[in-house]
Amino acid sequence: MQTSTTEDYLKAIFKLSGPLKKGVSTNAISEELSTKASSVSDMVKKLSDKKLVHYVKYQGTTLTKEGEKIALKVIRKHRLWEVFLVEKLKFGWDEIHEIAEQLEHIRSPKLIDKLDAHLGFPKNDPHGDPIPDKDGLFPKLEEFKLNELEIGETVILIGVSEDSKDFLNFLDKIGLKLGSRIEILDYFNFDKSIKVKINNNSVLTLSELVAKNLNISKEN
Amino acid sequence: MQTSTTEDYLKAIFKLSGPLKKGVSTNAISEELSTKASSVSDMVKKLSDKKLVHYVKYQGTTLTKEGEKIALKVIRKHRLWEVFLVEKLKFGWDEIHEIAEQLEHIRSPKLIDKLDAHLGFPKNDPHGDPIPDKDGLFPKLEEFKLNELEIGETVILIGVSEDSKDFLNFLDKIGLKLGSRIEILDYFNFDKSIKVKINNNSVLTLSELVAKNLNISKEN
DNA sequence: TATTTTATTTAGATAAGCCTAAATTTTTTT
DNA sequence: AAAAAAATTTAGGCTTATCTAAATAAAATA
Repeated sequence: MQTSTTEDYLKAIFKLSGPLKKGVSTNAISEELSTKASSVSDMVKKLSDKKLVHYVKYQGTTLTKEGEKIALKVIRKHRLWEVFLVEKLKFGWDEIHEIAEQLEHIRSPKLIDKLDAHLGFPKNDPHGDPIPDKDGLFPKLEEFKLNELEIGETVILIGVSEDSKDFLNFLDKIGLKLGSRIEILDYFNFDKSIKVKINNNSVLTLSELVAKNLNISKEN
Repeated sequence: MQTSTTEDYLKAIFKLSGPLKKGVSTNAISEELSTKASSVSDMVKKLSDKKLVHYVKYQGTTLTKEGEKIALKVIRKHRLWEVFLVEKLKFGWDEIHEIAEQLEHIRSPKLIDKLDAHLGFPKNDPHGDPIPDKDGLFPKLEEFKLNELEIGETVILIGVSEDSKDFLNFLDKIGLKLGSRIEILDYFNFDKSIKVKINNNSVLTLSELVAKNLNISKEN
Protein backbone atom coordinates (compact mmCIF):
# COMPACT_ATOMS: atom_id res chain seq x y z
CA MET A 1 0.00 0.00 0.00
CA GLN A 2 1.55 3.24 -1.13
CA THR A 3 1.78 6.51 0.81
CA SER A 4 0.15 9.66 -0.42
CA THR A 5 3.59 11.05 -1.25
CA THR A 6 4.15 8.12 -3.57
CA GLU A 7 0.81 8.86 -5.19
CA ASP A 8 1.80 12.49 -5.66
CA TYR A 9 5.02 11.51 -7.38
CA LEU A 10 3.31 9.04 -9.70
CA LYS A 11 0.65 11.56 -10.59
CA ALA A 12 3.26 14.22 -11.30
CA ILE A 13 5.27 11.88 -13.50
CA PHE A 14 2.14 10.85 -15.37
CA LYS A 15 1.23 14.45 -16.00
CA LEU A 16 4.72 15.43 -17.11
CA SER A 17 5.14 12.40 -19.36
CA GLY A 18 2.51 13.72 -21.74
CA PRO A 19 0.71 11.65 -24.35
CA LEU A 20 3.95 10.28 -25.77
CA LYS A 21 5.10 8.96 -22.39
CA LYS A 22 8.37 10.80 -22.64
CA GLY A 23 10.96 10.44 -19.91
CA VAL A 24 10.57 13.07 -17.22
CA SER A 25 13.52 15.04 -15.83
CA THR A 26 14.32 15.22 -12.16
CA ASN A 27 14.07 18.98 -12.23
CA ALA A 28 10.64 18.89 -13.83
CA ILE A 29 9.34 16.66 -11.05
CA SER A 30 10.88 18.79 -8.34
CA GLU A 31 9.25 21.87 -9.78
CA GLU A 32 5.86 20.18 -10.14
CA LEU A 33 5.94 19.01 -6.54
CA SER A 34 7.72 22.02 -5.03
CA THR A 35 10.54 19.96 -3.62
CA LYS A 36 14.28 19.95 -4.23
CA ALA A 37 15.88 17.96 -7.01
CA SER A 38 17.86 15.94 -4.48
CA SER A 39 14.66 14.79 -2.81
CA VAL A 40 13.36 13.68 -6.17
CA SER A 41 16.53 11.74 -6.91
CA ASP A 42 16.08 9.89 -3.65
CA MET A 43 12.45 9.24 -4.22
CA VAL A 44 12.56 7.99 -7.80
CA LYS A 45 15.20 5.53 -6.71
CA LYS A 46 12.80 4.18 -4.13
CA LEU A 47 9.92 4.13 -6.59
CA SER A 48 12.17 2.23 -8.95
CA ASP A 49 12.89 -0.36 -6.25
CA LYS A 50 9.15 -0.78 -5.91
CA LYS A 51 8.82 -1.25 -9.67
CA LEU A 52 6.57 1.76 -10.02
CA VAL A 53 8.90 3.66 -12.35
CA HIS A 54 11.72 3.00 -14.77
CA TYR A 55 14.65 5.13 -13.78
CA VAL A 56 18.16 5.35 -15.16
CA LYS A 57 20.55 7.82 -13.60
CA TYR A 58 20.74 11.10 -15.47
CA GLN A 59 18.24 9.83 -18.02
CA GLY A 60 14.85 10.61 -16.66
CA THR A 61 11.94 8.64 -15.29
CA THR A 62 8.91 6.94 -16.81
CA LEU A 63 6.06 5.05 -15.21
CA THR A 64 5.83 1.27 -15.26
CA LYS A 65 2.48 -0.37 -16.02
CA GLU A 66 1.87 -0.65 -12.30
CA GLY A 67 2.91 2.95 -11.65
CA GLU A 68 0.62 4.23 -14.35
CA LYS A 69 -2.24 2.18 -12.98
CA ILE A 70 -1.86 3.85 -9.61
CA ALA A 71 -1.50 7.31 -11.16
CA LEU A 72 -4.70 6.83 -13.12
CA LYS A 73 -6.57 5.76 -10.03
CA VAL A 74 -5.47 8.89 -8.23
CA ILE A 75 -6.44 11.06 -11.18
CA ARG A 76 -9.82 9.35 -11.31
CA LYS A 77 -10.38 10.10 -7.66
CA HIS A 78 -9.20 13.67 -7.96
CA ARG A 79 -11.50 14.44 -10.84
CA LEU A 80 -14.54 12.70 -9.37
CA TRP A 81 -14.12 14.66 -6.15
CA GLU A 82 -13.86 17.85 -8.18
CA VAL A 83 -17.19 17.07 -9.79
CA PHE A 84 -18.66 16.46 -6.36
CA LEU A 85 -17.36 19.75 -5.01
CA VAL A 86 -18.81 21.75 -7.87
CA GLU A 87 -22.04 19.89 -8.57
CA LYS A 88 -23.10 18.97 -5.07
CA LEU A 89 -21.39 21.43 -2.76
CA LYS A 90 -21.58 24.39 -5.14
CA PHE A 91 -17.94 25.34 -5.02
CA GLY A 92 -16.57 27.57 -7.74
CA TRP A 93 -14.45 25.67 -10.23
CA ASP A 94 -11.46 27.79 -9.24
CA GLU A 95 -11.39 26.79 -5.56
CA ILE A 96 -11.61 23.04 -5.75
CA HIS A 97 -8.12 21.97 -6.69
CA GLU A 98 -6.49 22.08 -3.27
CA ILE A 99 -9.35 20.26 -1.63
CA ALA A 100 -9.34 17.58 -4.29
CA GLU A 101 -5.59 17.23 -3.77
CA GLN A 102 -6.43 15.98 -0.30
CA LEU A 103 -9.50 13.95 -1.14
CA GLU A 104 -7.71 12.08 -3.91
CA HIS A 105 -5.71 10.17 -1.31
CA ILE A 106 -8.68 8.70 0.53
CA ARG A 107 -8.40 4.95 0.26
CA SER A 108 -11.61 3.01 -0.34
CA PRO A 109 -12.51 1.47 -3.68
CA LYS A 110 -16.12 1.17 -2.64
CA LEU A 111 -16.27 4.84 -1.76
CA ILE A 112 -15.08 5.98 -5.14
CA ASP A 113 -17.46 3.67 -6.98
CA LYS A 114 -20.39 4.91 -4.96
CA LEU A 115 -19.30 8.50 -5.47
CA ASP A 116 -19.11 7.86 -9.19
CA ALA A 117 -22.67 6.48 -9.17
CA HIS A 118 -23.91 9.33 -6.98
CA LEU A 119 -22.57 11.80 -9.52
CA GLY A 120 -24.14 9.97 -12.45
CA PHE A 121 -20.91 8.55 -13.90
CA PRO A 122 -19.52 11.82 -15.23
CA LYS A 123 -17.09 11.65 -18.14
CA ASN A 124 -15.31 14.92 -17.44
CA ASP A 125 -14.33 17.01 -14.45
CA PRO A 126 -15.36 20.67 -14.05
CA HIS A 127 -12.29 21.80 -15.98
CA GLY A 128 -13.30 19.55 -18.86
CA ASP A 129 -10.58 17.00 -18.24
CA PRO A 130 -11.61 13.39 -18.89
CA ILE A 131 -12.16 11.05 -15.94
CA PRO A 132 -10.55 7.60 -16.25
CA ASP A 133 -12.96 4.72 -15.68
CA LYS A 134 -12.56 1.96 -13.09
CA ASP A 135 -10.03 0.23 -15.30
CA GLY A 136 -7.96 3.35 -15.80
CA LEU A 137 -9.16 3.96 -19.33
CA PHE A 138 -9.95 7.45 -20.53
CA PRO A 139 -13.20 7.92 -22.38
CA LYS A 140 -12.25 7.50 -26.01
CA LEU A 141 -10.75 10.60 -27.54
CA GLU A 142 -12.65 12.12 -30.34
CA GLU A 143 -10.49 12.04 -33.41
CA PHE A 144 -10.50 14.71 -36.04
CA LYS A 145 -8.78 15.44 -39.25
CA LEU A 146 -6.69 18.53 -39.25
CA ASN A 147 -8.86 20.09 -41.92
CA GLU A 148 -11.99 19.85 -39.80
CA LEU A 149 -11.03 22.46 -37.25
CA GLU A 150 -11.56 26.14 -36.53
CA ILE A 151 -8.97 28.86 -36.60
CA GLY A 152 -7.45 29.33 -33.16
CA GLU A 153 -7.75 25.76 -31.94
CA THR A 154 -4.76 23.87 -30.66
CA VAL A 155 -4.54 20.12 -31.04
CA ILE A 156 -2.20 17.17 -30.70
CA LEU A 157 -1.02 14.90 -33.48
CA ILE A 158 -2.02 11.37 -32.52
CA GLY A 159 -1.57 9.52 -35.81
CA VAL A 160 -1.38 9.57 -39.60
CA SER A 161 -3.56 7.93 -42.26
CA GLU A 162 -0.77 7.57 -44.77
CA ASP A 163 2.52 5.84 -44.17
CA SER A 164 4.50 6.24 -47.34
CA LYS A 165 8.16 6.99 -46.86
CA ASP A 166 7.73 10.27 -48.64
CA PHE A 167 5.02 11.39 -46.30
CA LEU A 168 6.85 10.34 -43.15
CA ASN A 169 10.05 11.99 -44.36
CA PHE A 170 8.11 15.13 -45.01
CA LEU A 171 6.68 15.16 -41.49
CA ASP A 172 10.14 14.60 -40.12
CA LYS A 173 11.50 17.50 -42.07
CA ILE A 174 8.92 19.95 -40.81
CA GLY A 175 9.33 18.73 -37.26
CA LEU A 176 5.97 17.02 -36.82
CA LYS A 177 5.99 14.01 -34.54
CA LEU A 178 3.34 12.08 -32.64
CA GLY A 179 2.43 14.30 -29.75
CA SER A 180 3.34 17.53 -31.51
CA ARG A 181 1.15 20.49 -30.68
CA ILE A 182 -0.47 22.12 -33.70
CA GLU A 183 -2.15 25.51 -33.55
CA ILE A 184 -4.43 26.48 -36.41
CA LEU A 185 -3.51 30.00 -37.47
CA ASP A 186 -5.34 30.47 -40.72
CA TYR A 187 -7.30 28.64 -43.37
CA PHE A 188 -7.04 29.51 -47.05
CA ASN A 189 -10.21 28.69 -48.85
CA PHE A 190 -8.91 28.90 -52.41
CA ASP A 191 -6.71 25.80 -52.10
CA LYS A 192 -7.79 24.57 -48.67
CA SER A 193 -4.28 24.88 -47.30
CA ILE A 194 -3.82 25.57 -43.61
CA LYS A 195 -1.35 27.82 -41.84
CA VAL A 196 -0.22 26.30 -38.56
CA LYS A 197 2.25 26.82 -35.75
CA ILE A 198 4.04 23.67 -34.62
CA ASN A 199 5.09 23.21 -30.99
CA ASN A 200 4.75 26.93 -30.32
CA ASN A 201 7.61 27.37 -32.67
CA SER A 202 7.78 27.14 -36.45
CA VAL A 203 5.01 28.54 -38.60
CA LEU A 204 4.23 26.93 -41.93
CA THR A 205 1.49 26.13 -44.39
CA LEU A 206 0.21 22.61 -44.97
CA SER A 207 -1.54 21.52 -48.15
CA GLU A 208 -4.97 19.96 -48.03
CA LEU A 209 -3.47 16.59 -48.89
CA VAL A 210 -1.21 16.74 -45.86
CA ALA A 211 -3.98 18.03 -43.59
CA LYS A 212 -6.30 15.20 -44.55
CA ASN A 213 -3.74 12.64 -43.51
CA LEU A 214 -3.06 13.97 -40.04
CA ASN A 215 -5.15 12.49 -37.23
CA ILE A 216 -5.42 14.85 -34.35
CA SER A 217 -7.21 15.16 -31.07
CA LYS A 218 -8.00 17.89 -28.62
CA GLU A 219 -5.71 17.76 -25.69
CA ASN A 220 -6.00 15.12 -23.02
CA MET B 1 -1.10 23.27 11.53
CA GLN B 2 -1.35 19.86 13.15
CA THR B 3 -0.77 16.52 11.50
CA SER B 4 -3.45 13.89 11.26
CA THR B 5 -1.63 11.85 13.90
CA THR B 6 -1.97 14.76 16.28
CA GLU B 7 -5.66 14.91 15.48
CA ASP B 8 -6.01 11.20 16.19
CA TYR B 9 -4.38 11.57 19.58
CA LEU B 10 -6.53 14.54 20.56
CA LYS B 11 -9.67 12.76 19.45
CA ALA B 12 -8.70 9.64 21.41
CA ILE B 13 -7.97 11.66 24.53
CA PHE B 14 -11.26 13.49 24.18
CA LYS B 15 -13.15 10.24 23.87
CA LEU B 16 -11.35 8.61 26.78
CA SER B 17 -11.73 11.63 29.04
CA GLY B 18 -15.47 11.11 29.18
CA PRO B 19 -17.98 13.69 30.32
CA LEU B 20 -16.08 14.28 33.57
CA LYS B 21 -12.87 15.17 31.71
CA LYS B 22 -10.90 12.68 33.71
CA GLY B 23 -7.18 12.30 33.17
CA VAL B 24 -6.41 9.62 30.60
CA SER B 25 -3.78 6.98 31.14
CA THR B 26 -0.97 6.30 28.70
CA ASN B 27 -2.06 2.71 28.34
CA ALA B 28 -5.63 3.68 27.55
CA ILE B 29 -4.45 5.91 24.73
CA SER B 30 -2.11 3.29 23.36
CA GLU B 31 -4.92 0.77 23.30
CA GLU B 32 -7.35 3.19 21.65
CA LEU B 33 -4.86 4.02 18.92
CA SER B 34 -3.28 0.58 18.60
CA THR B 35 0.21 1.84 19.34
CA LYS B 36 2.70 1.08 22.09
CA ALA B 37 2.70 2.88 25.41
CA SER B 38 6.20 4.16 24.73
CA SER B 39 5.02 5.87 21.55
CA VAL B 40 2.25 7.52 23.50
CA SER B 41 4.69 8.75 26.13
CA ASP B 42 6.73 10.37 23.38
CA MET B 43 3.75 11.87 21.72
CA VAL B 44 1.96 13.36 24.71
CA LYS B 45 5.20 15.06 25.60
CA LYS B 46 5.22 16.69 22.18
CA LEU B 47 1.54 17.59 22.43
CA SER B 48 2.29 19.13 25.78
CA ASP B 49 5.05 21.25 24.24
CA LYS B 50 2.47 22.48 21.74
CA LYS B 51 0.07 23.29 24.58
CA LEU B 52 -2.56 20.90 23.30
CA VAL B 53 -2.61 18.73 26.42
CA HIS B 54 -1.78 18.95 30.09
CA TYR B 55 0.61 16.18 30.90
CA VAL B 56 2.40 15.29 34.11
CA LYS B 57 4.63 12.25 34.12
CA TYR B 58 2.92 9.16 35.48
CA GLN B 59 -0.25 11.13 36.11
CA GLY B 60 -2.20 11.00 32.89
CA THR B 61 -3.19 13.47 30.22
CA THR B 62 -6.04 15.92 29.72
CA LEU B 63 -6.83 18.25 26.86
CA THR B 64 -6.18 21.97 27.02
CA LYS B 65 -8.84 24.36 25.74
CA GLU B 66 -7.00 24.47 22.45
CA GLY B 67 -6.62 20.70 22.29
CA GLU B 68 -10.30 20.18 22.95
CA LYS B 69 -11.20 22.70 20.28
CA ILE B 70 -9.25 20.74 17.72
CA ALA B 71 -10.69 17.42 18.92
CA LEU B 72 -14.21 18.74 18.56
CA LYS B 73 -13.52 19.96 15.05
CA VAL B 74 -12.29 16.53 14.06
CA ILE B 75 -15.32 14.87 15.64
CA ARG B 76 -17.58 17.29 13.83
CA LYS B 77 -15.96 16.41 10.54
CA HIS B 78 -16.03 12.69 11.24
CA ARG B 79 -19.72 12.69 12.03
CA LEU B 80 -20.74 14.94 9.16
CA TRP B 81 -18.89 12.69 6.73
CA GLU B 82 -20.64 9.70 8.23
CA VAL B 83 -23.98 11.33 7.53
CA PHE B 84 -22.85 11.98 3.99
CA LEU B 85 -21.77 8.39 3.47
CA VAL B 86 -25.08 6.98 4.67
CA GLU B 87 -27.54 9.58 3.40
CA LYS B 88 -25.99 10.43 0.06
CA LEU B 89 -23.84 7.47 -0.89
CA LYS B 90 -26.10 4.85 0.65
CA PHE B 91 -23.49 3.07 2.68
CA GLY B 92 -24.63 0.80 5.49
CA TRP B 93 -24.07 2.34 8.89
CA ASP B 94 -21.67 -0.45 9.78
CA GLU B 95 -19.17 0.24 7.01
CA ILE B 96 -18.63 3.95 7.30
CA HIS B 97 -16.31 4.26 10.26
CA GLU B 98 -13.01 3.50 8.54
CA ILE B 99 -13.75 5.81 5.65
CA ALA B 100 -14.77 8.64 7.97
CA GLU B 101 -11.53 8.09 9.87
CA GLN B 102 -9.75 9.23 6.74
CA LEU B 103 -12.15 11.95 5.66
CA GLU B 104 -12.07 13.59 9.08
CA HIS B 105 -8.54 14.79 8.39
CA ILE B 106 -9.34 16.75 5.25
CA ARG B 107 -8.45 20.35 5.92
CA SER B 108 -10.79 23.01 4.61
CA PRO B 109 -13.18 24.97 6.82
CA LYS B 110 -15.20 25.99 3.81
CA LEU B 111 -15.61 22.39 2.75
CA ILE B 112 -17.05 21.27 6.04
CA ASP B 113 -19.47 24.19 6.21
CA LYS B 114 -20.72 23.47 2.72
CA LEU B 115 -21.02 19.81 3.51
CA ASP B 116 -23.03 20.68 6.62
CA ALA B 117 -25.39 22.79 4.52
CA HIS B 118 -25.62 20.13 1.80
CA LEU B 119 -26.73 17.62 4.44
CA GLY B 120 -29.30 19.98 5.92
CA PHE B 121 -27.41 20.77 9.14
CA PRO B 122 -27.90 17.37 10.78
CA LYS B 123 -27.82 17.19 14.57
CA ASN B 124 -26.77 13.55 14.83
CA ASP B 125 -24.67 11.09 12.92
CA PRO B 126 -25.98 7.72 11.70
CA HIS B 127 -25.13 6.10 15.05
CA GLY B 128 -27.18 8.78 16.77
CA ASP B 129 -24.17 10.58 18.16
CA PRO B 130 -24.52 14.34 18.33
CA ILE B 131 -22.59 16.52 15.88
CA PRO B 132 -20.78 19.51 17.39
CA ASP B 133 -21.66 22.80 15.73
CA LYS B 134 -19.16 25.20 14.17
CA ASP B 135 -18.22 26.46 17.62
CA GLY B 136 -17.69 22.98 19.00
CA LEU B 137 -20.92 22.87 20.98
CA PHE B 138 -23.03 19.74 21.16
CA PRO B 139 -26.76 20.00 20.64
CA LYS B 140 -28.36 19.36 24.01
CA LEU B 141 -30.53 16.26 24.10
CA GLU B 142 -31.81 14.00 26.78
CA GLU B 143 -30.22 10.60 26.44
CA PHE B 144 -30.59 7.50 28.54
CA LYS B 145 -28.97 4.14 28.61
CA LEU B 146 -31.25 1.21 28.16
CA ASN B 147 -30.36 -0.11 31.60
CA GLU B 148 -31.55 3.03 33.35
CA LEU B 149 -35.25 2.53 32.74
CA GLU B 150 -38.34 1.10 34.44
CA ILE B 151 -40.31 -1.97 33.45
CA GLY B 152 -43.12 -1.03 31.10
CA GLU B 153 -41.48 1.97 29.48
CA THR B 154 -41.18 2.17 25.73
CA VAL B 155 -38.29 4.04 24.12
CA ILE B 156 -36.57 4.69 20.82
CA LEU B 157 -33.02 3.67 19.90
CA ILE B 158 -31.18 6.84 18.96
CA GLY B 159 -27.58 5.65 18.99
CA VAL B 160 -24.93 3.27 20.18
CA SER B 161 -21.85 3.87 22.33
CA GLU B 162 -19.89 1.13 20.69
CA ASP B 163 -19.25 0.83 16.99
CA SER B 164 -17.28 -2.39 16.59
CA LYS B 165 -18.33 -4.47 13.61
CA ASP B 166 -19.28 -7.30 15.95
CA PHE B 167 -21.66 -5.16 17.91
CA LEU B 168 -23.25 -3.61 14.87
CA ASN B 169 -23.64 -7.00 13.24
CA PHE B 170 -25.28 -8.26 16.41
CA LEU B 171 -27.79 -5.41 16.39
CA ASP B 172 -28.49 -6.08 12.77
CA LYS B 173 -29.15 -9.72 13.49
CA ILE B 174 -31.66 -9.03 16.24
CA GLY B 175 -33.32 -6.38 14.12
CA LEU B 176 -32.36 -3.30 16.10
CA LYS B 177 -31.94 -0.16 14.02
CA LEU B 178 -31.89 3.54 14.73
CA GLY B 179 -35.45 4.48 15.46
CA SER B 180 -36.40 1.01 16.63
CA ARG B 181 -39.01 0.92 19.39
CA ILE B 182 -37.94 -0.95 22.51
CA GLU B 183 -40.36 -1.94 25.25
CA ILE B 184 -38.94 -2.98 28.61
CA LEU B 185 -40.69 -6.18 29.67
CA ASP B 186 -38.64 -7.39 32.57
CA TYR B 187 -35.42 -6.82 34.45
CA PHE B 188 -33.38 -9.69 35.92
CA ASN B 189 -31.44 -8.50 38.86
CA PHE B 190 -29.08 -11.44 39.16
CA ASP B 191 -27.21 -10.63 35.96
CA LYS B 192 -28.78 -7.29 35.08
CA SER B 193 -30.06 -8.60 31.78
CA ILE B 194 -33.19 -7.06 30.34
CA LYS B 195 -36.12 -8.68 28.55
CA VAL B 196 -37.43 -6.45 25.78
CA LYS B 197 -39.86 -6.43 22.90
CA ILE B 198 -38.52 -4.88 19.71
CA ASN B 199 -40.81 -3.05 17.32
CA ASN B 200 -43.88 -4.66 18.90
CA ASN B 201 -42.57 -7.85 17.49
CA SER B 202 -39.76 -10.09 18.66
CA VAL B 203 -39.11 -10.67 22.33
CA LEU B 204 -35.59 -11.31 23.57
CA THR B 205 -33.21 -10.81 26.43
CA LEU B 206 -30.29 -8.37 26.25
CA SER B 207 -27.20 -8.69 28.39
CA GLU B 208 -26.09 -5.81 30.59
CA LEU B 209 -23.18 -5.17 28.24
CA VAL B 210 -25.52 -4.70 25.31
CA ALA B 211 -27.93 -2.60 27.31
CA LYS B 212 -25.18 -0.26 28.44
CA ASN B 213 -24.22 0.46 24.87
CA LEU B 214 -27.64 1.39 23.58
CA ASN B 215 -28.47 5.07 23.69
CA ILE B 216 -32.16 5.63 23.84
CA SER B 217 -34.59 8.47 24.18
CA LYS B 218 -38.21 8.70 25.29
CA GLU B 219 -39.40 10.99 22.55
CA ASN B 220 -38.70 10.40 18.92
C1' DT C 1 37.84 20.90 -28.40
C1' DA C 2 38.08 23.12 -24.01
C1' DT C 3 35.49 25.52 -20.86
C1' DT C 4 31.58 27.01 -18.56
C1' DT C 5 26.94 26.31 -17.18
C1' DT C 6 23.22 23.46 -15.89
C1' DA C 7 21.29 19.21 -14.24
C1' DT C 8 21.64 15.51 -11.34
C1' DT C 9 23.30 12.68 -7.79
C1' DT C 10 25.57 11.65 -3.32
C1' DA C 11 26.56 12.49 1.49
C1' DG C 12 25.18 13.72 5.74
C1' DA C 13 21.34 15.87 8.73
C1' DT C 14 16.70 16.53 10.45
C1' DA C 15 11.80 15.81 12.12
C1' DA C 16 7.76 12.93 12.89
C1' DG C 17 6.15 8.67 14.61
C1' DC C 18 6.83 4.37 15.52
C1' DC C 19 9.29 0.22 17.73
C1' DT C 20 11.89 -2.98 21.39
C1' DA C 21 14.29 -3.49 25.51
C1' DA C 22 15.65 -1.76 29.74
C1' DA C 23 14.96 1.29 33.65
C1' DT C 24 11.98 3.53 36.79
C1' DT C 25 7.77 4.76 39.23
C1' DT C 26 3.33 3.58 41.01
C1' DT C 27 0.05 0.35 42.59
C1' DT C 28 -1.31 -3.92 44.43
C1' DT C 29 -0.64 -7.87 47.10
C1' DT C 30 1.32 -10.40 50.65
C1' DA D 1 6.13 -2.30 55.03
C1' DA D 2 8.33 -5.27 51.75
C1' DA D 3 7.87 -7.72 47.59
C1' DA D 4 5.67 -8.43 43.31
C1' DA D 5 3.09 -6.77 39.52
C1' DA D 6 1.62 -3.32 36.51
C1' DA D 7 2.15 1.06 34.36
C1' DT D 8 5.06 4.34 32.53
C1' DT D 9 9.13 6.42 30.88
C1' DT D 10 13.80 6.50 28.84
C1' DA D 11 17.31 5.04 25.63
C1' DG D 12 18.55 3.79 21.33
C1' DG D 13 16.95 2.50 16.57
C1' DC D 14 14.23 2.48 12.31
C1' DT D 15 11.62 4.46 8.21
C1' DT D 16 9.83 8.05 5.28
C1' DA D 17 10.45 12.12 3.22
C1' DT D 18 12.64 16.12 3.38
C1' DC D 19 16.76 19.52 3.28
C1' DT D 20 21.70 21.78 2.31
C1' DA D 21 26.14 21.42 0.53
C1' DA D 22 29.37 19.17 -2.17
C1' DA D 23 30.56 16.16 -6.04
C1' DT D 24 29.85 14.59 -10.60
C1' DA D 25 27.80 14.15 -15.20
C1' DA D 26 25.75 16.16 -19.24
C1' DA D 27 24.81 19.94 -22.16
C1' DA D 28 25.82 24.35 -24.01
C1' DT D 29 29.00 27.70 -25.47
C1' DA D 30 33.10 29.78 -26.81
